Amino acid sequence: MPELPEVEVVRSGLAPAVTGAVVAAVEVLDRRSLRRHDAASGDFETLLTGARVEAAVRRGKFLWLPLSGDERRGGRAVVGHLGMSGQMLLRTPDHPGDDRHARVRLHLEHPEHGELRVDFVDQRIFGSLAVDRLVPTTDGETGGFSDGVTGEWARQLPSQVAHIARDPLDPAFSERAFVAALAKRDTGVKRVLLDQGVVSGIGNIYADESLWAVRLHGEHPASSLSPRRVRELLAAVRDVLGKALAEGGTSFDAQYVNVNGASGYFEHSLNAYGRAGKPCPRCGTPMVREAFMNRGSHFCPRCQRRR
DNA sequence: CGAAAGACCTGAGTGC
DNA sequence: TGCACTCAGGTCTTTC
Repeated sequence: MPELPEVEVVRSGLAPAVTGAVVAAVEVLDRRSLRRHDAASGDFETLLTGARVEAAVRRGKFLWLPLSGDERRGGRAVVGHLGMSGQMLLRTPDHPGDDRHARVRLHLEHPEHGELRVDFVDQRIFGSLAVDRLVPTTDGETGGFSDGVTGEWARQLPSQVAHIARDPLDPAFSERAFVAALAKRDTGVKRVLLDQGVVSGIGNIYADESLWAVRLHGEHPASSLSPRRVRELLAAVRDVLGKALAEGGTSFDAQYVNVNGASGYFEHSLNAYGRAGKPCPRCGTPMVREAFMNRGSHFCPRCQRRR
């Protein structure tokens, strides 16, 4: 459920608190949350303890904190993915540690803000944290979004994020490459929107919202769309993501929250997702939910014809 | 190589 | 009350 807007809310909340802080201690409460950490590169806690956080960067739904310190830590980052239910909660050191789903706790020491804690809380453990090495971007542009912070890590990204495409809000995102990618895909357009190797940051909610906005059925063959239609779709994606970000993201329950534990408001602005049986905001026809890739697709059977 | 299916997880909700 | 089942879903791995 955390898609680009929700992850960006977390990144922007984390950035001012953690940038410049030193990791004083690391507590791993559930090692399953380190699934994506390559133990061959070193122990997670050892690599992280003593390192200094240089920034908070995001590409699509991936979030990372470039590290500095001695030789072992420079050129690395702690990279996080929220999965379905992950949260990064900023807390004071004396906050009770009784969170049932707290998996990892980072104890930080900030030169100005003093001691603070980042709790990685994740009910379903689809999310993860890892210390990974940074690699240069292939196009020489910045690795991801980070409030315009510059430095040696600006044109780098974690090795495990290297195969993830840029997101539609990234200035270096290539519209031309996106049009070309859709043209050669032999599958439905929704599947391509969800393919993080083609365009990142979009999940089930914003895919359904974007397709509704341009009256496209998700099973419409991607390769049959004209370049003009693809650009319309991309504009809709950007519009939906931007509006959701402005409203602090979408949340249906307490699963998705910002670094202070608060929920966003975009749920009230949804036109398609989760609205099965309710009237289409455009034409009044009852919306439909269909099974799709072990989840649901929500659309208007009148506005969004299958081909 | 690309497309699709399966695995990974927990907890809320539903039907019997 | 309790048990079996379904649903939620992002990404990595496996299969074809």
